[in-house]
Amino acid sequence: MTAAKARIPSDEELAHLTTRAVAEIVPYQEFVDGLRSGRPLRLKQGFDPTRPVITLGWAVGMRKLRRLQNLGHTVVVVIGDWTARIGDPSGKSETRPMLSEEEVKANSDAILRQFYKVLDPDRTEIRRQSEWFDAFTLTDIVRLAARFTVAQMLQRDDFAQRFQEHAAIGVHELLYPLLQGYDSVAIQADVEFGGTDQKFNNLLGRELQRMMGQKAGPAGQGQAVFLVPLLVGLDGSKKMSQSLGNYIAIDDPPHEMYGKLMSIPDSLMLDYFELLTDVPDEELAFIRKSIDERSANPMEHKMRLAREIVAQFHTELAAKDAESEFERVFRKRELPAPKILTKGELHLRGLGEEKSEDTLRLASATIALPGGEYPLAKIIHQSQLAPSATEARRLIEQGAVEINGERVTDQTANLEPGDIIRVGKHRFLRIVDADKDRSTDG
RNA sequence: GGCGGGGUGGGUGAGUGGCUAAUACCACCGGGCUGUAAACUCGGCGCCCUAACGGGCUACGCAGGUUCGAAUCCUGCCCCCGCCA
Repeated sequence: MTAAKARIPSDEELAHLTTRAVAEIVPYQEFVDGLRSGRPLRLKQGFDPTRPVITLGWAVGMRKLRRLQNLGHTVVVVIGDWTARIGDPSGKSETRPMLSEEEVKANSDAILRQFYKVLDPDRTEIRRQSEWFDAFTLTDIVRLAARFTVAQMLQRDDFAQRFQEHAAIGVHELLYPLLQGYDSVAIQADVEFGGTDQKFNNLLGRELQRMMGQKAGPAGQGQAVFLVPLLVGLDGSKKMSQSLGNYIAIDDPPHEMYGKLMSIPDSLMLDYFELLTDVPDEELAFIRKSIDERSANPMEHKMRLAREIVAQFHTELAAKDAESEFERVFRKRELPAPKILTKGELHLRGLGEEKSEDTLRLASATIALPGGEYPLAKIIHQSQLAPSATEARRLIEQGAVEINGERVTDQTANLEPGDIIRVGKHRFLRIVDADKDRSTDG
């Protein structure tokens, strides 16, 4: 924001910046002129600390921001700690819960730790809404609200739709876009980034800046709005989001990230390539063609996609590793290498205590017990490979459980250290010696 | 404030005294087929005990009540939607 100048991008760079993984830029010309002026811009990216997760959906915009940082622009991250406490209407006409201050804090911290996987810390400014909203008075809020009408608010798709369907719209929800808009005023944003679903909110920010006489934005007309396409989630139809559970987190472990990427529908592949990798457009055209003409197995392309993305958020090595593990476990249906079975280390003595970490798709854990005969369902449940013992029992009945590669149908099994239990396709449990293996090799 | 409609399992939505742990569809999980894709197909889908047969517990907004028996009937309360004011 001081003397430093931003580098002016070449025409190719500019084209790439404004077309690849871009849905809409409003107003386009202002933004382009802004980049050409060499003046460092303040790029606002807000985020909602409802959950401590950054999904690949977020990463789309963040990747863009990183490129702009490389030119010398500053990213201002606004943590929506205040609005998270009010509750935010999600896309699906559900209202998000109000969070406690502690939850918000914990989530924000977790998210910030992940930001720098993509962003350049030297050109990032972290701000919290509470910095300005804690000092807000009722008078301030009423004055802010008085600047807009209900009719204006109802232009937002989400509200309009719910209104029409007679679904509930909390009055406090109407405040949300206003507060978000005010954030732009508070940090003097020149450009606000977001998914296409944020268009209304972001434009409102621009308007508010102008109303309040703030000469922000690339042309002094209020912030420009940069919208990236929404990434479709694993289910292949809905927007990737934390609350829908159809997401890949940028800090998912490599093999898990790889596996999830391989499971996306083919129809999403090109979107993911475009939005999340730097594979050049010409190559993407080639890939599209080879799929259309069926001249290549789409799986090959998908493996490349998975590799590219895992390498981006982890390392090349991790990506290669995840790939060979994937081939081994899923294509050849062999057992996973012992090393990946160390996640969520778990020690059970007999069958009393239970304790474990997350257990998602490629979840795996270790259980320590002396060899002998055990009720399998209980083991599976207590190691969190199934949500209940009843379900574990059903899984066994349905032939979803293998021990050392052999399907099991009995409800009890003789377990020895070294045995590997597989539940479904991607849940594994390794038995270790109860008396020896106390290590936490993870 | 008045009148009317409604609250059922993750979602939509049947069910109006026992045959209902509760139809159907979606989502989800698993098997088969495959490229861990999609499509398709078969099965499952409250929890706990049991190797199994089987048994127990909890559940249809909340709290009571009637009944041998209630998601279904009665009473009170809470919430949502519409119309009027």
